[in-house]
Amino acid sequence: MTRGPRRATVKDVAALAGVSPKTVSNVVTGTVFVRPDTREKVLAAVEELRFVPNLSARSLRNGRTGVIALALPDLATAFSADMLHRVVQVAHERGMAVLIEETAAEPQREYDLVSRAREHQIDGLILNPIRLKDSIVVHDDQLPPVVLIGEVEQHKVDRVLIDSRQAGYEVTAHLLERGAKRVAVLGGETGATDATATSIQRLEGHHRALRDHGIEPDPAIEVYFQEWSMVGGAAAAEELLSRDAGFDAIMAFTDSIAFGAMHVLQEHGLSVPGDVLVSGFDDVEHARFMNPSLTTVALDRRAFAEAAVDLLMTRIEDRATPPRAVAVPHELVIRGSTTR
Amino acid sequence: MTRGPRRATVKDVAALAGVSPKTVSNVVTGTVFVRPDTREKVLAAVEELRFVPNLSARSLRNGRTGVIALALPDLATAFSADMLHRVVQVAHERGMAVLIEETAAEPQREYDLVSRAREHQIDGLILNPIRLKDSIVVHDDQLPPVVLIGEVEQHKVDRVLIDSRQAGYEVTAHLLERGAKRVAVLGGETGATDATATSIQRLEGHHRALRDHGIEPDPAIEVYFQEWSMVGGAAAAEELLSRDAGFDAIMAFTDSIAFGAMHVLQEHGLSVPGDVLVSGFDDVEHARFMNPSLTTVALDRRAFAEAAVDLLMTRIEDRATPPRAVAVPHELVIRGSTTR
DNA sequence: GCACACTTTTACATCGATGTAATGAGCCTG
DNA sequence: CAGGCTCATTACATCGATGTAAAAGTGTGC
Repeated sequence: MTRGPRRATVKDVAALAGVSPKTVSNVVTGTVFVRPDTREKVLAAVEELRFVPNLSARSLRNGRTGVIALALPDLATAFSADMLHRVVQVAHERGMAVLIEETAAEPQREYDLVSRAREHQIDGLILNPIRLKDSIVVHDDQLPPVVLIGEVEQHKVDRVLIDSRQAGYEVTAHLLERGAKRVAVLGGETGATDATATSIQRLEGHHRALRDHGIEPDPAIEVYFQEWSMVGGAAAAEELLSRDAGFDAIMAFTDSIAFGAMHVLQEHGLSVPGDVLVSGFDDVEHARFMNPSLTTVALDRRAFAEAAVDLLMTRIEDRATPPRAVAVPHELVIRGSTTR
Repeated sequence: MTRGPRRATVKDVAALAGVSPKTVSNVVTGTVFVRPDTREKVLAAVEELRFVPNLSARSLRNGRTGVIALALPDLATAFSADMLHRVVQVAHERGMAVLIEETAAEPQREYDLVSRAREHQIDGLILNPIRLKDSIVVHDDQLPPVVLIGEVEQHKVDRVLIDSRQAGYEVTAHLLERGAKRVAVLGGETGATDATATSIQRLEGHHRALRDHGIEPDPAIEVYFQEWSMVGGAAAAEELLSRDAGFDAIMAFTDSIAFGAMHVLQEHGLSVPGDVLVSGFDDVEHARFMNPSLTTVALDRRAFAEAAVDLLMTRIEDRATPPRAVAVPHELVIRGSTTR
């Protein structure tokens, strides 16, 4: 292995500037006042040697790495991509770097991350769980600073969420108001044993809205499945069509699912919104550009990312405060897929 | 600031197992043979104390962090998201963690990353540059291990690319074969002064194909712009329409651009592929699910990511070998947007 | 001109893991 | 059973930055 030239260290800078290593450190970190002329000398030496402090050494000393991890189920989905984009921006503004983890391939990984986050030498973790429940016994005193995003049945840790029941209610009410009589659901099913919290809550809101409009939920037009992607949505739509149970609207639990479903509907010669109304969740950028554009539930992503990062940073500062939950407001965005 | 309980260190494990710290280290890293019974004792102690080695300390000692950075222009685009997804997977398989950077907001950041990567304490950097040219004088001996992805006019560093001239040629030839007479270009323009290498190469291929078919390129139907996203593509399509120069096909330089353009065309009452043929580049997942589905240039993303990570890892091992360029094969995928 | 208070800088130890070189244990041979 | 030879294990120093406590320097007031 060939290495580049040896990096300059505080010692080298100190020697060149004619001061002690600690003074260099004081100048660089700025935590201690240094007389202006000394400071100048040091900065000149730093410049000349192109000195950059060694973060490993620094974090070994002070126990912080300045790195947070973001763990998402599937990085390739539009929702994840957008979330990532925001979180990275906010984190950088707060002087933190972001390390990426992907969990969908191995659900076990979520547990590993929470229970063994320390291995990765990160200050904290933002996790969008799909499997994580209260049932995981994580020794409280060993829990790394964690913020969960998305609806979660977990009350030991900080979390950022939207009111999924309410959102599910609003979407369904909207579809019914636009004339739908039989609203199919892609992503949630009555009695699905391994359903995620998100799925359960959206379905609850959906059911409540149906009943408020005098309609009894019909499990025959509810399809639960794990893979909330376009491919998954397409498969679920095929499944729904094959059940031949009749429906005039589809409430998809993510935009990606909706895209997959719309594609299948159109392949089968069904028109959206002519024959079937379709709605999504998340308001990813594509929703606006689809044909027809997709009615969906939007949330303030920037606010969401800020809440997540800020919760995490305060948690890193103080591991003792009780867990908090921040709800980010959502909004139904009505577009072409439910407008005829 | 409240901290959790102190982490166990090699020392603690050593004390519990009744051996020296170095032996614990030997067991954990597995680099030195340890007698089976000793090994057992140590592993038991590791288990009991839930010992996890401190990576900061380890990397301080051996100069490696096991972290590579991936810097992309805009994390929210489908192409970036997919690239990220693959790179993270491959990197994990190789035992590396991935740190994320986003560069579009501040082009200056690309230079910072290349010239000051050391600050971030990463072993290497995979960069998808938009601005980086040969002109940047980076002192060779200070260059961190870098792999550039995408077409780049940079010959001092490793890179992974596709043959963009050839791909541009193939797409144009396809559009012409499908009956197009006036192929508009979104993403490249003759004489654009700040054009990226990608843009220039795709445009060159396009021009060559036109001339091979006896058509002279017309700058009036070439639109160059910086933001290669759906929003950018939509704006470019509006610009193209407003020029009123006549066109019966659009060759977009990314799928996102194509999506934005298709949306605008359809808003203006133009049918794809009826009135206008449309093609993209990248074959992001949405291309398959659009209506109509999008003809585009696919590349083996997995192979692309593997090439990038592997180039980087060998570069980290040996900084002396001359720069290499790996070309990943591409393939024209013909779909609904050019099939009438 | 000197003592005292205060500011700036320094020497040293430390964070945790691991490479190096030396020590000790175990085995074989004569 | 002593001497030599492996092989496993250990003590110690080191990676680079920084907290601590002590030393050096500066300035003020009498």
